[in-house]
Amino acid sequence: MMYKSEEEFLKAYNPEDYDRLAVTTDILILSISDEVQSNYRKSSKKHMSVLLVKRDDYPFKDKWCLPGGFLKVDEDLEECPKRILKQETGLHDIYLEQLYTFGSVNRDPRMRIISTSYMALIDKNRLTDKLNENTSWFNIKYFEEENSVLVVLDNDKEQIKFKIKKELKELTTDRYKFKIEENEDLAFDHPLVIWSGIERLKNKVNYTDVVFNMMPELFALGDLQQVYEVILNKKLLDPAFRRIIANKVEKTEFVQSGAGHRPSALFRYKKNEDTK
Amino acid sequence: MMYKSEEEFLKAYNPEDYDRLAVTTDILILSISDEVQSNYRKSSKKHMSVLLVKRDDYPFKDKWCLPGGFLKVDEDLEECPKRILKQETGLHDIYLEQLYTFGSVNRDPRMRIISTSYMALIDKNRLTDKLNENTSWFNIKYFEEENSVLVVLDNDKEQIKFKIKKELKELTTDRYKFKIEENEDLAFDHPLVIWSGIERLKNKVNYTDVVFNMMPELFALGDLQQVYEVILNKKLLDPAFRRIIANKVEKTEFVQSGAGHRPSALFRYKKNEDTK
DNA sequence: CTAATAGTGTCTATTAGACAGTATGTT
DNA sequence: AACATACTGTCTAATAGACACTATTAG
Repeated sequence: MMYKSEEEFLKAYNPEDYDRLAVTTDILILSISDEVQSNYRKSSKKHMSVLLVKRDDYPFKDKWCLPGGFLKVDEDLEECPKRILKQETGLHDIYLEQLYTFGSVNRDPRMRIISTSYMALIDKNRLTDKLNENTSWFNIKYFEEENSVLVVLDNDKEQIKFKIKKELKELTTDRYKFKIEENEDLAFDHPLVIWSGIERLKNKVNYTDVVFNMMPELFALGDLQQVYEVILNKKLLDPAFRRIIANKVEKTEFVQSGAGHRPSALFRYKKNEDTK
Repeated sequence: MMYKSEEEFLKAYNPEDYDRLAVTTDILILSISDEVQSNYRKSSKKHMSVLLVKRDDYPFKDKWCLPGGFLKVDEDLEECPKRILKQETGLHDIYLEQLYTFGSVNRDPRMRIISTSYMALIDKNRLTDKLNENTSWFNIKYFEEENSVLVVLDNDKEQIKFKIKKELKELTTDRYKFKIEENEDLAFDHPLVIWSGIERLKNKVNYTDVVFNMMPELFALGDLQQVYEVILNKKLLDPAFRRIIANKVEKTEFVQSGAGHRPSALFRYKKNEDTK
C-alpha cells in the first residue's frame, strides 16, 4: 500500500495488528566482598560477589534470580536497569554496561519476552541502605575446564551451582557461545547472563579501567591487585602488576596501618591523560 | 496477589494488560570489495563495504538504511537476522554476531520499537544471486579525529556521510559511548549501528580470527594483509604481519600469477589447535 | 631491463615474566 | 625476634617495530 505522506502513513499504522511481546531487563550487579580471616595478621580474602533476589511469585517461585523488571513504554531502554538498580541498592550514578539480549521463544512461560541484560559494577562501601528482604549477596567462585565452567555462588546459608558449556561457534571464530549444562537453583536463563558478565569483565579488565568502579576512593595496591586476581582467577606477580597500573593510580599522603605488618600507602584512581 | 500453583498463575496472567511494543533486528552486513586499478600491474585496492537498502515506504521514505525487520512471535531472536540475511543475500551459514540493543523511546515514529542489531561478515564471492532492487553495496571510508569520526559511504552514484561523536562515559572507563552528530542520509539510528560494528570489528580483528569469514577459501597473504589494513585503517609492516598470522594459515600448492610481478602463494585458513 | 609486488633476515626497542631481595609495621 | 605483608631492583624471555635486502614475474 502506498501513502501520500508520513502523517497519512502513521495515521493508518496500527500497533494492534502485531503480536504481543514484552521487553525486560536483568542486571548483573557485581561487587567485591571481603572475608575476614581468623588470623588477625593475614589480610582479608576477597571474592567477587553478585546480588540475587529470591522470587516470591511464579514463574520460578522461590528460586534465586537477578534483579530485573519490565520495560515501561515511556522509558528509554537504559533507564530501566537504572530504575531497578536504584530500587535494589539505593544507588544511582553507577557503572552500567549492556551485556547481551536474550530472546528464545520459550525463555519465559508467561508470554514472549525479550530480555536485555546489563552489568553493573559497584563498590559495596557505597551501600548504606539495608538490602531489601529476599535479596542477598553471593560470593562467586568459578572453575574453568577445557570446554566448560563450573560456577559456585554462596551466601553462607545457601549454595548455588551451575555449569556452562562453552561451544566453539561454527565457522571461523575463536569466541565461544554458551549453553547451560546444569542448573537447579537459578531462574530463567540467568546462569548465561552471569557467565557472560564474568567473561566480559575478565576481558575488559585488561584494556580498560573498569575495576576502579568496584574500588573505594582510597585503596592499597595490594587490595587492588587482589581484586584483579579474583576477577582473572589467577595470581599476578607483584612487580608486573605494579608496572601495569602505575600510570592509572596516584599515591596519596594516607597510609593503612595496624595490621601486624608494614603499612601500605593508599592510592587513588587517576585518569590517564594521554588517551592513545 | 498469591497463587496456589504455577498453572493457576499463568491462567490469570494476561499479556493484554501491558503496553504494546515491538522488537526489530537490523543487520550490518560487511564485506570486502576490490577496486580495479587502471595500471594492470598494480594490485586492486580494497575497501570495507556495507549492504544498504533504500526504504520505499514511510517512515524515512527514500532514505538508505540497514536491512532489518520485525521479530515474529514464534521466532527466536537470532533467527530473525538469519531470515533477513537469507532474504537479502540468498546466503545462510554465515558469521553473525549480536552488536547492541537500541531502545530510546522515540527512535521510531510508528510505535515503541526496541531494536537489536547484528553484524554479519561475508565473502562477496559467495554471492551468486542478484541483489534485490533498492539494495546496494557502499564502500566505507572513515576518518578518526580526536573526539569524533567521519564516516563516508559511497556506491559510485551516491555518497552518504555521517559524523559520530565519541563521548567519554561518565565514571571510570576509557570506553566510549557514541552520539550521532551529523546525519542527513541514513534512516533511524543506523549511523550508530554502523559505527558500533566497525569499532567492534576493529577490536576483534586483534584477538580473533573473524576476518577469515570475509576471505575466499584460497587467498594470498598480501590480500589478507590488505583486509586487515582496511579494517584497522592503517598500514602494517610485512614481516610483523606475517609473523602474527603465521599459525593461522597454511600454504597450499596453488599460486596466483599473471599480474606482472612475482606470483604469490595461496594460503587457506587453518584453525589453531592450541586454544589457550 | 623495469616496475611492481612477494617474501625473508636481522637488529633494536619495548614489554612481560621471574626471582630475590630489602623495608617496616605488630605482637 | 618472628611473622606477615609492602615494595623494589634486576636479569631474562618473548614480542613488536623497523629497515634492508633478495626473489620472481609480465611486458
